[in-house]
Amino acid sequence: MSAQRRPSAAPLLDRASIGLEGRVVSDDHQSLKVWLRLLSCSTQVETVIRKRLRQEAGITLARFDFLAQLHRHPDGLRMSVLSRYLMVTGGNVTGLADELEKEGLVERITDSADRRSSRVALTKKGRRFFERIAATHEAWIVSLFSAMDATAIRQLYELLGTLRVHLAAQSQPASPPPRRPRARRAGAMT
Amino acid sequence: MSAQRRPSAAPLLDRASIGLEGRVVSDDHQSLKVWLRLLSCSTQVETVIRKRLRQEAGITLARFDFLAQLHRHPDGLRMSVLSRYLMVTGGNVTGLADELEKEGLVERITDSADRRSSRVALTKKGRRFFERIAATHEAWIVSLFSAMDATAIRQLYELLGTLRVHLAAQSQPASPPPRRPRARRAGAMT
DNA sequence: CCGGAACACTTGACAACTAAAGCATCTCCG
DNA sequence: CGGAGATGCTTTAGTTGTCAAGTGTTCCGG
Repeated sequence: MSAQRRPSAAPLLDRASIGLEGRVVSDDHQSLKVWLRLLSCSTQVETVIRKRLRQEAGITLARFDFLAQLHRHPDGLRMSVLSRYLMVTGGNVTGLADELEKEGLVERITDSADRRSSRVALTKKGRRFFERIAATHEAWIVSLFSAMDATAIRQLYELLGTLRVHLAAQSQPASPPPRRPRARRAGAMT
Repeated sequence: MSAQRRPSAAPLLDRASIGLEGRVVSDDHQSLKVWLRLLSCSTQVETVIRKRLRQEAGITLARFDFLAQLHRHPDGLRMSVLSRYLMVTGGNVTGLADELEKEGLVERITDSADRRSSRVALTKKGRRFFERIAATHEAWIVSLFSAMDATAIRQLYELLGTLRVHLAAQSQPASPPPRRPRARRAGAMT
């Protein structure tokens, strides 16, 4: 969670929108406000889903997401890819995988070609378990978004699409070094 | 974080949008997809902001949010209100307050009228500290949302507004018991 | 004015996440 | 080949969060 306004001395883009009109501060803080609202919606949905998953299915959100990703990749996923999909760090994925493996819902399959890596895949038990919950989960989501009609949802979808692409681009490491020239990353798969 | 599709036996609202057209499955999974995208955007922004706050200001996101809320309420806030604003549980707020108090950024002010409760407020040091960071923080947000023009931002803002109201309504405990008739809540301020 | 319910906060146990360091393995260039 | 560097995953420490139970206050009907 995050967020705040308080310009105090709002540094840049104060007049971002003067292309349209002469008004200077009209668009002020709009980005901040939309971010706060975005965050609020996201948090609220997450909280509801987390609570229901726990109560009705006895599973945590993190594990559900983990299983969900594996379910749409029946051949299994490498840990690093999984961590990217789930948008969490590698260490976290390791822990989740350990637990779910212990419970028999997933299995690690070692890759004979590269002994560093392994794929994780759903077991039969894991697949049954997930499928039992997934439909209910979708119904919850549909209900939570029922305030918006199909048009509004599509609009929202498009707007977020624009945003997401831009965000992804911004998070990139400037430019992928054309031919491994230097590279200053030290650590792991984060 | 959450999300998934996998209908498997998608239960309800399959034909939610047939009012418009005869197509049955056209709107299928739209809610789920928009939720995934919403979550993705939110997570990405959060991740970026968290990282920058740590690197450039040496502060965590949770603490920044805590200070931010206090900053726009200079007279201080009660813990319960703060926990609602930050959308976290009371226990969490207690912990954060403890730490920030230890660092001298906030102070607890005991209410002589009601000795159960106390207000938390920024100290002078806390205010200076926060104000030093806030402007930079807003610039980050503006930059992250710079893919969208003023119109798009306003649209997004409105759409999320609709959603948020609906979500808040759904999370309500059905109806506040008219005159304390039973009440089955046990615990604290969660 | 007394006892129970509601309230405000704290505590404790634990889940989930991050960041940074630590293996082991692989790859590639000299 | 041989070794430096990249990769893939694990480990460790610490923060943030939840939930549930616990403590002390206040409120209110009898």
